Amino acid sequence: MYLSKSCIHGLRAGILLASKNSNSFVTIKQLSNELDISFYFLTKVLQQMTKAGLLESYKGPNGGVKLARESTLISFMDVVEAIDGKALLEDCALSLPGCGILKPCPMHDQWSVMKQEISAMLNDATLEKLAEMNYAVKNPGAEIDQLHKKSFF
Amino acid sequence: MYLSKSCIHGLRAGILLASKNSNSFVTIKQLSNELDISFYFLTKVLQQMTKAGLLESYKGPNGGVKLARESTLISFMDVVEAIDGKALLEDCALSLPGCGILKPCPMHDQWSVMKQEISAMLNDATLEKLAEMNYAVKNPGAEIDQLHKKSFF
DNA sequence: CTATATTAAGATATAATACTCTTAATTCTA
DNA sequence: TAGAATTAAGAGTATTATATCTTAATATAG
Repeated sequence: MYLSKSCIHGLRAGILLASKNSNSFVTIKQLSNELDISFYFLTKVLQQMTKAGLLESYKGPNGGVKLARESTLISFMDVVEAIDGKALLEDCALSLPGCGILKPCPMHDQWSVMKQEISAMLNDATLEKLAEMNYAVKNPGAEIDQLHKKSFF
Repeated sequence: MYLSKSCIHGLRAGILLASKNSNSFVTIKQLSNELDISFYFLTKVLQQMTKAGLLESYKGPNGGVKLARESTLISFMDVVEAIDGKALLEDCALSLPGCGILKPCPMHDQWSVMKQEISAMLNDATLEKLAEMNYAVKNPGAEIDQLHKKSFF
């Protein structure tokens, strides 16, 4: 499985918003500070999520972004689809276009099963649950593993 | 799951070599023609596989490349590791560095299980088996789906 | 109505990946 | 030994992904 950085950023922001559990707007500046992500880049990512209907945004003072619906109704999968597209779990196995039922690639069947399991997992993981798990969205890596510090989760 | 194009090219070449089931060298030119992959690019990819010990190469007339060991002893996973590195199945879940047993990310446990299943699948898929499945390594996509023609499998 | 806070959109810059070309090294054959 | 066949290695270009900056649009507050 491989998600783009944009996607990871979007997920982290989504989880953080869910954990705030507030109905008012949170500025992107605030989010980018807490997550230690470039404000500019995060802005772009959140714009995608807004266009996809996952977030609601508001300009001007007291503006910002917030979840467009309850955190129980937004899944990990929703975010992935909004940012990285549906190809990841629609395309065959190892993202081998041209593969299909007609002429399945060698791993088609096995992969189909796994794909379903993964989809189920990602659909089941709502932002609420993820926020509940209380994972330090804010930079656990720093404390644990100095080597792997590509930022994130 | 997401593999680089280099990796897909390498896999296709490996499967094709396995299907030829010959002990003599096959020129990269030949492989690139059959697979419809740029000769130059394929050369680079196969060089990586040679360095990783998956292929054996030989220069000069009657030279080329061949599998360095029996096709039963080279797995899909071997090729992926040689080209895309081990990160794919070593890193956590959704490639979130910083995640570990100490401070697992929200999907850590679930993903660990899936990761093992996927690893098992990829380890079990030897080039021999893949070649046996007789999948047209040579461009099935063209016949089936004109839209998806990014080359491949 | 003006100044300020904020997201949206577009333009630019940098980095990673994909792809191409050229030259060097090796080996065979005649 | 000369010439041809072939991979290896390095350099160059193209495309895509990541990241930054600037300007525009929208909203609030005073």
